Amino acid sequence: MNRINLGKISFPPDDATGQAPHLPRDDNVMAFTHELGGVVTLARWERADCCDSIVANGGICWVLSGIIRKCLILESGQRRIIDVMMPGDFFCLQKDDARPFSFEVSTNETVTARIARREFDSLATLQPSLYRFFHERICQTIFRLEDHILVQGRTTSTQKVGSYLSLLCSRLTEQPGTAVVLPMSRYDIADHVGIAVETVSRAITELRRQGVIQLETPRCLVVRDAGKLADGILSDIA
Amino acid sequence: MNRINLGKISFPPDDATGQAPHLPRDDNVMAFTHELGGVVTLARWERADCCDSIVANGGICWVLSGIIRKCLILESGQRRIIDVMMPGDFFCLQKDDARPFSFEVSTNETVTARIARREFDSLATLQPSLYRFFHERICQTIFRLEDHILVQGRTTSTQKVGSYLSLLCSRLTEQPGTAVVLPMSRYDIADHVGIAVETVSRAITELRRQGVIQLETPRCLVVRDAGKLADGILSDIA
DNA sequence: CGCGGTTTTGAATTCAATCAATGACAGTGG
DNA sequence: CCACTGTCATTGATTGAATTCAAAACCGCG
Repeated sequence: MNRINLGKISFPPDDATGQAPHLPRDDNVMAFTHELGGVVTLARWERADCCDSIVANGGICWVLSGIIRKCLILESGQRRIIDVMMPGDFFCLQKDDARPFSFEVSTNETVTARIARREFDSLATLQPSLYRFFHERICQTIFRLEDHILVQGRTTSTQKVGSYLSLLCSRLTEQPGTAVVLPMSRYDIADHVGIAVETVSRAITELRRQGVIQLETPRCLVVRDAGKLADGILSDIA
Repeated sequence: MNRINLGKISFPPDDATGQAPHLPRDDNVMAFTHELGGVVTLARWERADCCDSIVANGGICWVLSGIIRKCLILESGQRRIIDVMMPGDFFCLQKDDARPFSFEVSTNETVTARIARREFDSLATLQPSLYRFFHERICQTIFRLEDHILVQGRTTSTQKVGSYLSLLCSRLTEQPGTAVVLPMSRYDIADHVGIAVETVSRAITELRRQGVIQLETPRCLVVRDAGKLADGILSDIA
């Protein structure tokens, strides 16, 4: 992880790469990052990188581009994915955290930002709008986790996968009905939702059979019936 | 919901009531509440109250005593419990929230505090330590939700119930090995963990049979083997 | 005492995990 | 260029587990 001054990072163009999914750019977070200035530590990662090092000293982290997942490896050896962070998403770190979390990079051209708690506090004391923005983003993190608790609480596996894909797609694109490139494998979905890989695959097949979704390739899906996909979890996402 | 000035609320003595479980008192949160002064709206509730009204205008809420659960009633009619809040726990509210959450009071003598976002910001701008404390508590909320995602992600129902009880007990008492009065029914546990009531009951019976826990009454349990109960979810809770 | 709600247990069914195998695909090295 | 290898995705058959349906035991309370 190398420290880079702000402005020295060149972000990949939105429409390029094909491989990396199209993610909505969050201008507010960019502004926030610039506001904090040179005290922010940026880091660039590639797919499958393990970016545990950002946790080393605690602090406040957020994603500027790409996708990162927060994982826990259980004693049994199986991996659980706790959260998937996309541009604009914050994740708070505590060096005295009870759990040995690990962080995996899911897409190329991933850029994270980090600031020590002490540094942030001294800046934000002078400029309380930083606190307010941070609060807002932290609440988004809470909503994300609450959503996921609802997903995992569904009864059937098809409902779990459906509502999961529904939330994922609504985060990946602003225009419903567009093709979405899934930034994760079936294994990742399984480890996030808490079911077996084969069950994920069967659920996706079932949803496709029902015409709820449509698959261009295994990784590229189009939501045909957002209501049925969400199935009562969401109330307003079109 | 009636507005009460700070200091006018008399909290139940720690050792009384028998019915209400013994909850660790959080002095920091009390100090925080006093610091904010008269702008805080307190409310006292009884068991089975529906305190949706606190959500009416958004803002920041926290629990001073008792237990409150955050629920969502699905279209199918089934209730999902998203979170269980105890003294010192915060829950952020947004009036433009997409979901029709509801809040249920779980114990008598429950007291909540609420402050409008605008009011809090103007106070905290003058006194940034309020922001810092609030951040710390919000992070606790995130940890709580992450913990629960791990609980729901366990494979077998016995693991789910075991790790859930483990977390619950560690929040309800500071001394491990003590008898704990569960502040919720089997139905509540089922709706929180996402399994059927009968399965919860069977899991508890199984844990008792293994000697991992011991039941004085159906609602009062003693953890005999905390390690086996947590089963790899926790790393440090004794 | 009877009543409503809670907890527990039992039996049958349904569903997901597991085991096993195949196909699709990208990358590698001959 | 093609076989080889590893990963990912899908499907089938079987086993195991949880839900469902049903009922009994228990408890606090009027």
